[in-house]
Amino acid sequence: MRLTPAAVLDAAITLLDEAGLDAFSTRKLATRLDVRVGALYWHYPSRQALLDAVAEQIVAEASATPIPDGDWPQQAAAMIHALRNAMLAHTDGARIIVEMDAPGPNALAYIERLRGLLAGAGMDRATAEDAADVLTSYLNGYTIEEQAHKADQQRADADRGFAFGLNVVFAGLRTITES
Amino acid sequence: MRLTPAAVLDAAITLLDEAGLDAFSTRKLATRLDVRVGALYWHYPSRQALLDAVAEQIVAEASATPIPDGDWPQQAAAMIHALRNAMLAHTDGARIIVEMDAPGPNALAYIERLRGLLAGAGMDRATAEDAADVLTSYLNGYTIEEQAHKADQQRADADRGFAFGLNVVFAGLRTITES
DNA sequence: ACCTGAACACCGTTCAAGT
DNA sequence: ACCTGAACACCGTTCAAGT
Repeated sequence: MRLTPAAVLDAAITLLDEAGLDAFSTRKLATRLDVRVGALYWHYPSRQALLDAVAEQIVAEASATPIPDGDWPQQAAAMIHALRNAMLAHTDGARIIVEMDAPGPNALAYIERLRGLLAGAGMDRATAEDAADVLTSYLNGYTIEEQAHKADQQRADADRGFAFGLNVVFAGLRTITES
Repeated sequence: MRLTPAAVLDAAITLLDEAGLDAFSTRKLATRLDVRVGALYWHYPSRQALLDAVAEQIVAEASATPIPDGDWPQQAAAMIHALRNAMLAHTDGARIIVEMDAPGPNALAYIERLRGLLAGAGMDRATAEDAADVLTSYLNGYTIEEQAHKADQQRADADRGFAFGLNVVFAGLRTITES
């Protein structure tokens, strides 16, 4: 079978899910695809470009989750939870997102949508950008930590702790929009 | 000169600051110390153990910053800013902290102190732990992102954005203690 | 006790040459 | 256009042997 960028990406995600980011290598990936390492470089310019494509895929999964009707904190929370779930669906998903080199169209659309939601709540453009950063920074920081020490705690505990913190952040953001 | 754990650690921090985490290798470190690679393994069991020691050192720098008198949000903010400054003082400092394998005594003392501060604000033990997680998750997420895309924005912009978010988190935490 | 020498089992990336 | 073969310049870690 002929190699395609999509086939390489699919195999990369499978390998990543099984082995984790640190054990992910272009050589292991080539072996799985029954191809020599160099062949990968025809389809992707580097290991990091491949990982960036994986990050885009993860954001795509998050963006596929519909955002229900509701007020802006509910909708923003739904967006954050959707991205969190997509990250958790993949080994080291949070690190793959954060260590992304250049954000692709999916990542840009996601962040723009989140900013738009916050601007709709009455924040000016600059404040909406800062507020979106608070939400994604908290999401990334919490989830990287969680995935780094996976065996330590149950998923339910982590979900509760994350939801607590997200509520704290929204409570803080409300004090801004209500002033 | 005889090699000591402290000398290895010092050289590791210097190399890390100059080259960054991804370019940090035990072999480059050995070359700098004018020693064969294997010699390092007499003093540290692995590359990661060495990085953990660096993380401990960074936390030590943070803990050396005195916490001024004030109410609990001021004191907690001082602790967070101290750790942030220590991270920013080293290339990829945030990643080194977050990718730490096992927290050492400095890291444990730092987190315990932060939790104590929050418990002193009237939170029960479990809530204080969750609240400390919100603060450190936000700090880690924001600072990893900032250090990953260093050239993109000025330090002053990043500081302002970080302070904005930290205020948001504290505003959220206050709504809890005041209920 | 501490370090060297040398190996083992890997890496990412490049590129002429083949098809 | 796409892939192989083969190399280049690296990695982390181990361990017998030296001092």
